[in-house]
Amino acid sequence: MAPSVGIAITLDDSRPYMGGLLDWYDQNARPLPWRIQKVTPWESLLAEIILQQTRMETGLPYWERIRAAYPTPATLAADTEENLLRLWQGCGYYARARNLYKLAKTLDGEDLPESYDSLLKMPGIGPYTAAAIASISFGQPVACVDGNVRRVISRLRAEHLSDPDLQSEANDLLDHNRPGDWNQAMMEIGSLVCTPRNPSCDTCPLESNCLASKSSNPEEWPLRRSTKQAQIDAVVIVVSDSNGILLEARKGRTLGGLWGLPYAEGEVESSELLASRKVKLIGKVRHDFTHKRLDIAVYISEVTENDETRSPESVPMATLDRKVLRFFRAHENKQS
DNA sequence: GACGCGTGGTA
DNA sequence: TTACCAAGCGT
Repeated sequence: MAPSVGIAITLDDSRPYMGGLLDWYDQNARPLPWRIQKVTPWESLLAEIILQQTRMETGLPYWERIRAAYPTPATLAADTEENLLRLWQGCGYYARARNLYKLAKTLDGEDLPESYDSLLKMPGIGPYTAAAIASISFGQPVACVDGNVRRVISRLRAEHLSDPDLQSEANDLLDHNRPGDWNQAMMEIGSLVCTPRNPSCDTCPLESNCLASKSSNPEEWPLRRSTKQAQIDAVVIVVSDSNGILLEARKGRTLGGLWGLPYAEGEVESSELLASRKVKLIGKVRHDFTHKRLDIAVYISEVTENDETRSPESVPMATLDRKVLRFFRAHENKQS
């Protein structure tokens, strides 16, 4: 039947048929805060960065706190990196916070840029985040490729695609009328239906044109990255008095910008640290990072004249250090 | 392109 | 317990 006179119907035949995904999204999108209320591009950026490699349930409270503390990039630029890290502590991947702070300083009072290319140049914003902000906040036709989209497209095609090929496929699929919603829909279907394990192919709106769903094992795609976790022996020293704990400012990539207990790993450095004062072993704590397993020998030592102790509540610390301190406190309580 | 970077949940 | 994984980025 011909369309009614005066109504223009646009069908983009160059785009592969992905019927029903936006309908599915309109029906099934989770009521996330930024879908219920209007948020600024800055608040949206905070969410994108916090949610990088971080679960929704973990990230949401951080987002609420950080957007409340820093409603604009200028408010963050006017504060210190350490105060941002205080709000970020426990969330992991602290380079995200350090880069976010750099970004706020770089903006120097200006608004976020709106184009993918300009966003991509900012500290801490890579291809995914640039596409997410450009499309969701500014309505630009750029496709997001995150872990979900990678999985969805790999399974649709039943292929192990390179990053450039994935981006290109995602661009071809993009709905140009609702690019932001389309990107969120692709991620949402990956998160809720096309899950890493036990995907719900029987309820998936894309099932009819998904090659993986017709195979014996849809989980075969995408290729997994091999994760070898090294085992590392480390040592920490707890020096405690009525004022608090002896803490040092961590430098470098690992936990940089946070405070922590005197720490060393590896044979040479560990023995150097232990030789620097009179110590007593009180036990061991295990802590896992993605790429290494730390077996941490916990030592205690008496306060000396030069030690400046402080309250561990007053400074940003990683979960690793808080875990060791909990162990120390439990040990103290057992003694008394 | 591969690797380093946190943390917590799940099978 | 182990292995895998989650809205990636920088080097």
